[in-house]
Amino acid sequence: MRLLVVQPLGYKLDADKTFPFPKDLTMTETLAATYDPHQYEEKLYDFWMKHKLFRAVKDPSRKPYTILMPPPNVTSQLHMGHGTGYTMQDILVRWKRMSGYNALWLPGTDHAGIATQMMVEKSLEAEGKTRQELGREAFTQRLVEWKDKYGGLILKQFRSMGFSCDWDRLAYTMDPQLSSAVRRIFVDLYNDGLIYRGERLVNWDPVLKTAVSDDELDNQDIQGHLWHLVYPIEGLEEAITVATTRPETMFGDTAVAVNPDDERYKHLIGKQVRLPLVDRLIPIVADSYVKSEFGTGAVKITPAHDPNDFELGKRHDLPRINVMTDAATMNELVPARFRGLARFVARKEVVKAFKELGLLAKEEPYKTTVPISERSKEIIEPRLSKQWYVDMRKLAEPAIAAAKGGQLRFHPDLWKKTYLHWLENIQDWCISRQLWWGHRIPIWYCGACQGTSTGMTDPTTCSHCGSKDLRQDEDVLDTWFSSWLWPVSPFGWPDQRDDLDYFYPTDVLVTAPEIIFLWVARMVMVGLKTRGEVPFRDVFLTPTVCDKQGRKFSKTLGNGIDPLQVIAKYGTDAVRFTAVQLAPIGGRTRMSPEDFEAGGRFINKLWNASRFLLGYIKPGESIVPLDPEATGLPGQWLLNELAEATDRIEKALNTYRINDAADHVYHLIWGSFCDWGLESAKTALAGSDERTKASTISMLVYVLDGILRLASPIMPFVTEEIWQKLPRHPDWDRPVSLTVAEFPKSSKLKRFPAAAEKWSTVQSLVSEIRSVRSQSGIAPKLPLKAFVRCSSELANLFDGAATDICRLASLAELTSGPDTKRPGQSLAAVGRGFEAFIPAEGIIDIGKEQTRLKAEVSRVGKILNGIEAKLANPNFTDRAPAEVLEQTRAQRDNMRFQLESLQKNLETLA
RNA sequence: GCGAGUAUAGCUCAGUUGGUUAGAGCGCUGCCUUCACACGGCAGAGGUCCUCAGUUCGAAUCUGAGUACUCGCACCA
Repeated sequence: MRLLVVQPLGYKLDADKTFPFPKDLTMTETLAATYDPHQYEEKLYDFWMKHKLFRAVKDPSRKPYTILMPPPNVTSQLHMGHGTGYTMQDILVRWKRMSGYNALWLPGTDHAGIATQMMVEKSLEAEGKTRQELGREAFTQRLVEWKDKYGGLILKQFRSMGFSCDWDRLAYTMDPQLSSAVRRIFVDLYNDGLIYRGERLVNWDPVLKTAVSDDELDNQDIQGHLWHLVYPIEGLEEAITVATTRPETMFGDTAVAVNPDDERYKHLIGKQVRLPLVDRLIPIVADSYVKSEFGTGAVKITPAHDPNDFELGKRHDLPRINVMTDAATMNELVPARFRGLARFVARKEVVKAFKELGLLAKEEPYKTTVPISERSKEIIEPRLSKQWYVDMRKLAEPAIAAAKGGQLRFHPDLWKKTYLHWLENIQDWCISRQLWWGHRIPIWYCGACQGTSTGMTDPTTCSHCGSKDLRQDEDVLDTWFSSWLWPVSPFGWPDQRDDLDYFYPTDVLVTAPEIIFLWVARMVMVGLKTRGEVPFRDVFLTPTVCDKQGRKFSKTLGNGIDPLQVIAKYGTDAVRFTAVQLAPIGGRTRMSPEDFEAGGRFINKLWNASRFLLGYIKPGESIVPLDPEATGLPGQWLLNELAEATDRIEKALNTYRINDAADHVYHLIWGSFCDWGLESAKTALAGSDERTKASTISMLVYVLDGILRLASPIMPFVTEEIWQKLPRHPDWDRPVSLTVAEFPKSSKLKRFPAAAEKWSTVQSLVSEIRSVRSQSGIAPKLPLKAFVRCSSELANLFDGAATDICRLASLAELTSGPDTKRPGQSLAAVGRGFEAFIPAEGIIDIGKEQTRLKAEVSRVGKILNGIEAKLANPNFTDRAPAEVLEQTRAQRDNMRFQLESLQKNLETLA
């Protein structure tokens, strides 16, 4: 038999002989009883890499499919949160690659300014050194060494996750090419007048001694106090009491404010207060910002230490007095007694001092919220300083329009609101950081005219006055100022356009919702600014992965799951499969390490099913062309299952419902292929009819091939290992690897609805018989006879499948027909359109069987009553659609049939 | 304070535009180990679909109110 067959899947499948495995992929000839993932995974990954299967180069004849990998921090380590999100991306990329796209998953890492610098500073601290002692150059050198040593560990972890990114394109935000992109966008925005330097209050991290943005803060509720401080009024025997949570800032007070309509204080407006401890006169001003009902209705105003006071101070032209150092200790502007104290120590001392002076009116507990620096976990101190800002309004406008106009879509859609809300209320972006790790701000200050210069090359003379007295800004740019270029910079922007023109815009961005502001929105802005087009059409937000208590994975809690640990235990495919199967479409999911065991068992199941099937094909042996007719009802049913599962999986992937896709793969393999497909096939495989046997093997190989293709994006290793062993033809244009083989298309698959329907009736007969046997406590293998009463049509079906039914239900003999009589003392199994009787005289407990039947009668009776009541209701029969009505009637008939049969059976037992 | 989300079996989650007897996996119970896999097979038990009210012939699904949890944003003298 040497037929060449074109399969309905659209790809070719056959074997005259076993195809020799690729020479560089040493395959074991037989499959071991238990799948040991570690034996194969590394070898398979090397094999893929060697054949450059993940490489994507510009090819105008093919459609690109591009996903940008969210660049992890170069020094970070993988946890299952990443694991899930990145696996989803890999599944999409692998699926599109198999579907004929030029698929690119672009990998890269981020230098993560603050995070990395903090780590290196900590390691210096352990040596008793500071970065200032070391100096900028030596410190930066340490950072580079640190990055070389610890950086990239996460990329190795990506490899063990099986991620199919194009490693030749690995990008790093500090690469010269990407750095020049940073310079370019800075210069362009500067020339557009969108970058400016301003003095205002910033979120100051006193540990890292840098400004941080609003988006890098966490809020923490703490139990604090509200202190009522008495400020004497100059020239009057009166005083005014202010309430504050931060007494230590009183040294910087430059006014007291009250509401203009507050009758209590109206007469004091314009008077002056003598500030205790510092003996300075400050005015009492009126401002509607002050709420009369809060505290005492009078507020101390400290423009240099509070954002609201800063704004109020601007309105009243108040001086700003900064009373703290960059480490948040009290500076030289405060009285000697307090100088050098840490702010919270100073707070206690100030309260003490007021008490001593008899000027503390009240101290009450008060719940308040303090901003915490995400990185150092230190409480932020608002600090007056000069920083560089990007004017975001103009950049935000097109980004808003893109989401509203549908060029940019969110999955799930609810995140669009979050995105729009932020953009519509956007604040200017503080982009300077007082760090040494990052892209240094390309600004030069002129010593002569104080002007600022910038440019793509370092200026040697001032662009305003021509002076050579130039000094570069000491600060670096916010990390996100390089990450927001991710859609363009790794493709060569601004110097090269080839790849950019081909791959831009990308297809989908898959990332965590918490960086919608920090990253996603900004990429959209930069994409629109540089290319006039959104950088990606779809944004898919991954679920937040939590532990079983519902707490987010975090380093400090140590509750994260390390993917490498679960991989070591269950294998990569198991981890990938479980991770995406457990991940819901929106929101959050709870995971524990034990959850991955189920994945491991699933992988093993697939392995063993394949091992069983391949045991019927000797190496070098041929298989016959697929002939659905010859495989009978079970074969056509299975082929139909494959087609329907393919359809479901296709739909799930198209709508980013990756968890559903995983679920459908699971049920196809376990439920359809193993539990019914292989079990039914055993009849043919054990039979003596060589033709049927050969057809069955061919059908099973065909289905398994389809299964492996469908499952490959989710579990690439085990599927590849098995697929390489399937019989194929050496002369065919056949890809070297499953990862580049064609993904099944449901539109190309043949369906067998009539055969499938028939076979599922057989299945329900088998299930019913098993069920009554089991419930009656009859030994599972006791070969009993069965008599089935049904229409002659069904009898034909059952007769034809008698061998299968007997095998699957452990029967010795099956008789069926419309005139079948019920033997006395028999078990009854009732299904849709049939009654099966199993004579069981002497082996059943009559009483037990009666109880069982009574319970069944009662259960079915209740259902029937419900249906009949429904059908008796004219409102229902008049208004329900014909289809529903028909369905309900059919259901009633079926229930009536079952009830009658059960009752009769009960009678004969008695 | 504003906004959003979630609430279905012991646990983790499905449940498509309202319409069969509300499902799956894990866990649990019973039976079954020559014949791919005990990481297995077969059969079961288990649900006031958060509460109340409403719309409808019909509600897990739609509406309103409430409760609980989660997440944003703002305020915080």
